[in-house]
Amino acid sequence: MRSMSSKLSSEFYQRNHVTDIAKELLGKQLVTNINGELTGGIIVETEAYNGITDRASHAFGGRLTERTKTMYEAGGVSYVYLCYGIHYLFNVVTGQKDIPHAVLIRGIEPTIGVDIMLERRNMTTVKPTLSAGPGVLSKALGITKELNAKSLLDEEIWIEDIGYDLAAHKMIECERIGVAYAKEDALLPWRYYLKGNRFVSKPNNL
DNA sequence: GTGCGGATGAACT
DNA sequence: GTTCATCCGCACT
Repeated sequence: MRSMSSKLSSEFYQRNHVTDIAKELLGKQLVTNINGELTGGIIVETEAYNGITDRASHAFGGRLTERTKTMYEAGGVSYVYLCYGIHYLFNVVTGQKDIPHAVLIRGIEPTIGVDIMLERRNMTTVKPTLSAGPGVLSKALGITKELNAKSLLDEEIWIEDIGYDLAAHKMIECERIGVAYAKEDALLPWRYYLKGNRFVSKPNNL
C-alpha cells in the first residue's frame, strides 16, 4: 500500500468558484477502475468552464439538453462527451445543483497501471503522447460515455489527494485551447498547468 | 429530417 | 503547417 491518499469529498467539488477548483485539481490523482483494471495519473493540466455566462461552455446561455444535463448535477460527478466524433473528453462537474460548472482534465502524468494504459493506447513505451491531451488521456484510462454522470465518490472513477507537493511547481494560467468560437471569452485565462511537465498537452513558452 | 461543425489527435507535406 | 478521420449534438426547416 502506498502512502496515505484520500478521495476528494463532495464538499471539495460543491464549492462555488470553478476556477479555484480547477487550480486545486492540479497535483491530484485521477483513478479509474474499469472491470478491475486500475489505472491513473497525476492531473497536470485543467480548464475551467464557468456556468451559463461562459461562451465556451456547452451550457452557455442556460442550454439544457440530453447531453448537457449532466453539467447541472451537483458537483462531484463526471461529464464525459464525444468530441469530433472520435475522442471522449472527461470533465469534473463542480458547484451546486442546477449551476453548470465543469473542469476539463487535459493532461495526466501516468502513475497507476501504466502497462494497461500503454496497451489501451497501442504503445510500448511511456511518452507524452500516452496521456497529454484530453482525448488520449481518456483512452489511456478507459473512459468512454459509459462513465458519463458517474459519482466521483464511487468505485469506478474518482480523484484523490496523494499529498503531491504543488509548492515545488510553478502553475501557469493562460487562455484555453480550442475555444476560438467563444469570441471574447476565448481570451479568459482559465487554463492551468504545471510548468515544465511533459504531460501538458501543448508546448507553451510561458 | 437535414446540415453544420466541434473543449482533438495523428499522419501527412 | 495542413489535412482529415468520424460521429452525434444541436439548431433550424
